[in-house]
Amino acid sequence: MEPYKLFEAEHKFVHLIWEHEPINSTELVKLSHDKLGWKKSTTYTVLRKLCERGILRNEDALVSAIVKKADAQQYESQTMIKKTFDGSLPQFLTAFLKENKLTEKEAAELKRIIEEAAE
Amino acid sequence: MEPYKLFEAEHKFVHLIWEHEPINSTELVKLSHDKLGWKKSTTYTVLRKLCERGILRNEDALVSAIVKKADAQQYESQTMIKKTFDGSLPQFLTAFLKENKLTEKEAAELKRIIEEAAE
DNA sequence: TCCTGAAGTTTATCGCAGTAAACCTTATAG
DNA sequence: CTATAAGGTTTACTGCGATAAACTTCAGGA
Repeated sequence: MEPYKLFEAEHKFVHLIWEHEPINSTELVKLSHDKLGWKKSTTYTVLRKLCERGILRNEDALVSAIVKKADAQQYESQTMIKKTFDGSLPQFLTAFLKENKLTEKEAAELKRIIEEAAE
Repeated sequence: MEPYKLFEAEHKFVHLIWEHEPINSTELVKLSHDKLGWKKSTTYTVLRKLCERGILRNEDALVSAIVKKADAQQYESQTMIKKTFDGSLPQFLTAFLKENKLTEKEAAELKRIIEEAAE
């Protein structure tokens, strides 16, 4: 399995952990119950699988992420653009902005981000 | 089911059709066999489901798309950004560009696209 | 009249993601 | 000692997406 590929349930779970890490595993069971409606065993099953894949770690009942949020996001955005937009960022942006107009301020911020990635 | 949501297999299939529409259904069976390795019945099963959901149409053995590519792309990009980036385009761009540097020319094109969406 | 190929449906199998019940082990408060 | 809670694992069911085998219907050529 590709390292960063997350299934839907895993995705929600990992996002939850990024928001709360490091977190005690019993706390995590409570949190998953509240936010995702999961039973204890579900939490531990998903947790273990993600640990086996090197995405999370659980040491002495303290859970944290090995894969950093930014890296996983990078992977996901890249994968999506490849799959849906032929790998073309301009094609993506065009599609996305078609129904999402920008304020001047937002536009300026985006342009700054682009300039920083240029050359 | 949300109208534009496509599963993996459907996704590939619809992309194939966008590239070839309008296309005779028997031709499509051949095409799906060549490009996706599908049997005839698989093609017809997937086709029918997508027709029922109003995404494709099959009239007198002529298959075409009801949902336009640009709209489906827009939906997908939006959904992904909501799910993975909290709905934030800047967050998305930052992540994507972290490992993807741009030439001056590409940067200029992106800025143009952004300016067109501002106003 | 029979055959063939186009066009499509009915019905099923199968693997996997999602979810959890039931069980286990160890530490420790009473 | 012993009941309880923390911190898990083992095992399994279930629904659904992916895929297809087998059947049906009908038009048109030999």
